[in-house]
Amino acid sequence: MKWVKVPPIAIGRLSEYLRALERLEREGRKAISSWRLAGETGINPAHVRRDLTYFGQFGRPGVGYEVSKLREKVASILGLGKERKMALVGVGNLGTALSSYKAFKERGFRIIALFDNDGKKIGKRRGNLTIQDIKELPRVVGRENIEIGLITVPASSAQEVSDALVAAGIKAILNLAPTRISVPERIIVINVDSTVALERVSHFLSASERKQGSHRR
Amino acid sequence: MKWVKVPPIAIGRLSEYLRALERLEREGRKAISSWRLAGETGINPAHVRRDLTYFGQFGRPGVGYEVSKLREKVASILGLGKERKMALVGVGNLGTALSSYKAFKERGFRIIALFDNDGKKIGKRRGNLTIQDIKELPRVVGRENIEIGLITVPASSAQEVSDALVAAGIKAILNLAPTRISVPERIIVINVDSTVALERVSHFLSASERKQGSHRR
DNA sequence: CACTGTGAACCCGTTCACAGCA
DNA sequence: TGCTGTGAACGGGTTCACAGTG
Repeated sequence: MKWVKVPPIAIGRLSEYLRALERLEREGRKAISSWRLAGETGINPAHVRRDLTYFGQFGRPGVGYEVSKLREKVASILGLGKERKMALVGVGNLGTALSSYKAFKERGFRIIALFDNDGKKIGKRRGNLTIQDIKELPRVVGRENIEIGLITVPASSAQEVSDALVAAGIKAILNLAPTRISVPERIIVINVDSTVALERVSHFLSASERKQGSHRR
Repeated sequence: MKWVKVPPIAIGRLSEYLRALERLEREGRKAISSWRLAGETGINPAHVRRDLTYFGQFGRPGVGYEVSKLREKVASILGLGKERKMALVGVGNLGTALSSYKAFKERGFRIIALFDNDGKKIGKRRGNLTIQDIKELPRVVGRENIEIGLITVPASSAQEVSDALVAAGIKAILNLAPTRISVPERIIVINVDSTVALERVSHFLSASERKQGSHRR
């Protein structure tokens, strides 16, 4: 395998391939061409091939890719081979929603601890977990070897929570608060920001209003 | 103003500038340089200036940008001048979370109708809204002039819901289901996919494991 | 023959560096 | 002088086009 740099955006596309491959496998398909996989995902065929070759050579000229083998390969590139333990901080509506999110469990992402700083919530249960005092975070993260922190607190306390997670020894953060956080270089942070997303929607809406519906595009 | 094409990613950065500007304004700051705004947002100063000039010339050489004027400008580019009506489909945990999401209200995004197809939920209330049968969607969207649809149903029914929203005359969709949807060209779709985000985290985690913590990055 | 893997061209977003202005 | 606005260089991601292969 040659060493070429992988464009970070390619990782997101792998997730799309994975979903398509899972669907195809369920439908009983054995082999698939880059061409067809492109059709499934709306990504250009050359792009599909390029993305896959960043990580090795999985296809056979004249045949295509073996669905189940490729699915496994992609899953492994995405690090889905092993379970990951996660801690969720901020058990509001969003936190509660995520704590029971099926799509996470199916992928091996397990939320094993819930934290909040609201005395009224501490001790209450969500599913089969008990909400703990945020002060317990260092202890629990250490004891349970939790790797990923989910931030679902308001923007105003996101940085503080992030600092606590980092201090507790977490390796990666999925930040769902509508603000950016700063962390040391070694920490992996991915932001999921529905407010920014909605502002994007809003911009394109008003841009299309500005041209008065004259064009189609 | 000259006509240069705006890179779509720039829109997301405008949201970041807006937040920084709101904060600065609260702190009573009057003027700000691209340099300092860059510091606030972690974006390169030349980048900040470039992004802003896509939409006009807002700064004064030797002085910088007037905070409150620029904030207004950016908000207007993001189409935040007027209220937007939204309908939410899928009142599970995530839907419930979003239906009371402060960050949306503050920006003028108003969820004014909730829909579900679960007979047990229909008629129940969330905040001051009553959950309606999804069959009512065309009527309500038409009557209330709803522009944006929020999809918070499971992946398996996202496409169906999307089709219904489009048929009802919605203009844009914020899709929070963990799957892509296909829509006619004229419809604006933005995806917020925490599963893909988590897989990204997972990938970078296992990539950093592979190099055994030998480098610091 | 059908399809992969990839060099090379292309395109677009980013950043530099500086002319020009208050 | 201090900063913006922008031409131009750069760099990285995308796509083309085809040589190579089972």
